[in-house]
Amino acid sequence: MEKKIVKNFEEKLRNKGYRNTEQRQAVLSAIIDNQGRHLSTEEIYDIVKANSPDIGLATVYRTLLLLEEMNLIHKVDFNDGRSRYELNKSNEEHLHHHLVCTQCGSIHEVKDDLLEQLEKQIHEKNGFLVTNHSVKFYGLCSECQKNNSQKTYQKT
Amino acid sequence: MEKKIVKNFEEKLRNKGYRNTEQRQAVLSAIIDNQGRHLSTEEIYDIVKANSPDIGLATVYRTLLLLEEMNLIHKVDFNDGRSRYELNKSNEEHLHHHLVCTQCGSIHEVKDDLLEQLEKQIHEKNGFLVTNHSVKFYGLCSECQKNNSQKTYQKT
DNA sequence: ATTCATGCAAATCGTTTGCAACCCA
DNA sequence: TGGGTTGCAAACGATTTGCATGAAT
Repeated sequence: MEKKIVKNFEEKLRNKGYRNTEQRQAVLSAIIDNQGRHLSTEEIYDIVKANSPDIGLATVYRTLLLLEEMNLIHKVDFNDGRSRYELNKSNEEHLHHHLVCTQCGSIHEVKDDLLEQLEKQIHEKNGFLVTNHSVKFYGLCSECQKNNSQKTYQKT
Repeated sequence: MEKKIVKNFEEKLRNKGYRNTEQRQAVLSAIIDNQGRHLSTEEIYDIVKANSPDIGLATVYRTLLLLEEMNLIHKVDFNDGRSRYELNKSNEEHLHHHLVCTQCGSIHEVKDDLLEQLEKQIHEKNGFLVTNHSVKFYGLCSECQKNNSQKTYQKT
């Protein structure tokens, strides 16, 4: 499936008259190889630099913009002051939300499709045509809940 | 109802040994007086400066952090590169989502409570305790949809 | 009087941009 | 060859911070 993404990328580059460079391939590969990790730009930069030490941070920024424009990735924001990116899945399975632990910062994903009907409602009632959504739940992961109850014991 | 918020604020300040200053009152008032406008820090600064020209931008930033810590406001992010803030409503009615138009940037609000059951499911299945959520729908507002179909005609 | 809060300016951090060198098509 | 692409460094914009002054308790 990763090869499909790469092919798609190369094709879209050609269509727009853009060039298929090593750096662009490397950035896309880094994201594909780390699915589910929600890498920040700097993290992607570090990964790519391991194999291509000469790449510049600006190139990574520019490539991410390009990949976003081509709908291959999208930005996710976890309020930590930096942009993170996620590979776009094929339409059928793109419905997942993020659980952000406000204590340890861990991110978990949940699959769900309750949102579809909600989006229909929104179109009917508000005339607003939904093309994308961002859903995040903040709270405590099970790990932190455990730790917290332990701490209560230790305090005595 | 605004007075309730202000009382609440003053009480929380005292509880924590913080001080009730003119600047803090002014920032909170600006937010209360502009509910639904999703003001950015700079916009709040400009509003407050109209009556208190000597206030510093840093004070506004610090006060917003304080108000957030006290759970009186929360941050909303519309991907425009700046933080915006919204007053926290009482628990019963805090469920509304944002419709962000990707063309004109307008923000509409939708009331909804479909999320409650979803949050229960999440707790049961994932052991994650949801305390807050952020839900945004991106797409085209009715206005822009209209304009777009007009443009199609004009192109001929 | 003490200690917290303020305003200002400088510092910081993520991101963008100008430009000369570079390299894919 | 020529125009998109790169790396570097400088520029940028939002936010934070250090510090001396000022004000609330």
